[in-house]
Amino acid sequence: MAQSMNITIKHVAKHAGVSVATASRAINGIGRISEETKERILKSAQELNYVPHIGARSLITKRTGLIGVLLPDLYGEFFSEIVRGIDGAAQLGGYNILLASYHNDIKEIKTTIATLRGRVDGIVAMFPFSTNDDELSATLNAPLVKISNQAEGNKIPSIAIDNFEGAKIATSHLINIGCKKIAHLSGPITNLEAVDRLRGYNETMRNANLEAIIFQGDFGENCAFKLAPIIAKQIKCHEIDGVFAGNDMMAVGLINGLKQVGINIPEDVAIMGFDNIPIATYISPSLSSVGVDMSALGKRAVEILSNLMNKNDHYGEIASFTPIIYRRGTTNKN
Amino acid sequence: MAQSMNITIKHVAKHAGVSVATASRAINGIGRISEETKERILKSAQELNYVPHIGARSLITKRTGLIGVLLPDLYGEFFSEIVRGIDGAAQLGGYNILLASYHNDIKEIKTTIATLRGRVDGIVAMFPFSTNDDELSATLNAPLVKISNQAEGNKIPSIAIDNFEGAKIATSHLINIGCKKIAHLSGPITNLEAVDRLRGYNETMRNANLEAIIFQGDFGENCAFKLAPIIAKQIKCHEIDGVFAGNDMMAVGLINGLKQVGINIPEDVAIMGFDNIPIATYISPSLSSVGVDMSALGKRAVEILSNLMNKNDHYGEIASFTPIIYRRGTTNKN
DNA sequence: CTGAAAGCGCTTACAG
DNA sequence: CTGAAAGCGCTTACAG
Repeated sequence: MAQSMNITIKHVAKHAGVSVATASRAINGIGRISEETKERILKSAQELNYVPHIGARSLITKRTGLIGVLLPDLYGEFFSEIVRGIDGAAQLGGYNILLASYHNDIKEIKTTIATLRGRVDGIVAMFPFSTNDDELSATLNAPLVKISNQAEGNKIPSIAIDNFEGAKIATSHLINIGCKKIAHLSGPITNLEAVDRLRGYNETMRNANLEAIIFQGDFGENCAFKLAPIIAKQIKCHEIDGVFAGNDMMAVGLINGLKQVGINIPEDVAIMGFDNIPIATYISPSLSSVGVDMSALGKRAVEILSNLMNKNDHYGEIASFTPIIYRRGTTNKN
Repeated sequence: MAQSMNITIKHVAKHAGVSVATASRAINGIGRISEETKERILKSAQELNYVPHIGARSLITKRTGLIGVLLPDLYGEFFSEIVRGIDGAAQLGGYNILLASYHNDIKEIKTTIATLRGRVDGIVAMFPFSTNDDELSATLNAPLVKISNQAEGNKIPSIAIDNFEGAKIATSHLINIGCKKIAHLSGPITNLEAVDRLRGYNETMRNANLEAIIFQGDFGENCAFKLAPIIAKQIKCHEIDGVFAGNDMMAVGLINGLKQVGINIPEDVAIMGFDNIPIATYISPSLSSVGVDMSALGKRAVEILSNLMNKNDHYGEIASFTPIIYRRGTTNKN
């Protein structure tokens, strides 16, 4: 310890026998400066263990070098993948990441944003529900890229998972392997993603002249587990031969529940999930799912943000990621 | 957009008809100030959408309000749990989190630390290998708490998983359920955690007068999967009736490998993992494991760091977290 | 190629 | 309770 928190550029300049201005030029590698003075200054800086005061610097440069990342929660694989993608891209651009979460509590959003204000050059924020873009823009003082799925009416550059398309892919897959009576276990209706997935399911079923069978879930493993006996009964009556679960967690709960009451998967019923979480490959039978590369999505968000911060004016741009299908045991019917 | 990045405290002061000093006092809620002036100033600030310049502020206060979090990687559940714990505790203390990873590349550590220097008030860093504490202290200019398992010779406050104790718990559990021939699938010998777990296994076996059987692994799922046929052969010859895998990923690979060659778990062999990753509950049979609450660990790290930053001098303190056992299907012998 | 000086936006003794 | 002024550590025109 006993660190040299108080070594300033002045000390370095004096130690190297130059002016502060010259020291600054050497340290930043900017402007004309003779190679030998530069080296002498850099050596002094190192000897004194000089650490630039980022705050003072940002006062002049008007940059913080930080990208804010605002997430609903810091829980689980999903989040860590996004952060990993954001971090990779940010690092390339010379940025560090300021991480903040509003703990799934809409009321916390405002205060959390407040802690970011003035600290960052730009923000990547994820809102899995409808937001008031005008208000957001007014509150924020930095360029913002949303990770959302509010496709229409976006006034803020957004990057979204195409849940509608993903649901169509998932449902179509069940149809393609021969299912005729496909149920959907939907997420909460307040969740935009859940709604889009439901829409994709409905449209695909309608186009195939199949009847929709919908169970209301909440994206939780538990709710699906509890619904399993009811669904099992219909499977036994041949009223259901396939289930598209609105997310993998519910699919997992459903699988465990169905197994308990003697349903064979995929022989009696085929199952598709959504999100492609890691558990999908470990559960038995392994779970077929659709999902996007969240790391790539995070990376793309930073790229759009970079354009924004450099005033390349991508205002209102919407990038969309279509999920990819992963076929596994739960739909392996032949 | 067209944000008011240029509204300063001067504008607020003028708008409210007071001096800059008074405006500052109102905004920070510090010092004597009449309630009505204060309210007028706050209203002006809001009207103008004033955002304090954090850099300028830190120039005076000598604080950044940021805690740096340096991790080996941003990949997976393990990491996200630590971050979640750190975030929760940091938020309570009024801190934000600056996240950085060195991508499992020891060579990157220096440059990553460099990006943190001067930006943060303190750092929580995780190094799953031996570090030179003197050098670390010299390089860094902020209080540091390590998440490590280098129990001895720590000059830096550290918080560690007690891998030795955890391994003893895991091995003892196998003994307690009746296993006599317990093999250990170890992690890489360059990894301190792997070594401690191996030591815990060895000591427990010795104390029980049982012979140690060690397979060298690398903490990867694949290596365990490949070793499965060899281990299976010994299981069939009754030379092995229990396996303590050095981590859950290897346990998972082993389980899958053993199932393929017709070994019944836990009837033919009982299996313990280490880490208690989420997959443990989803694999079939579910995996018994030992693990610590990483979120709690992250929280504790911030608490120690807070003491350090407030000069409460906990220099050299070492906190240790003993893993808890989770009994599941792979050791459910009766 | 180098230096003296202004100024970024803020807080904090110091006076009153 | 309020204000004038100094100063935090840095960068950047402006001169030379």
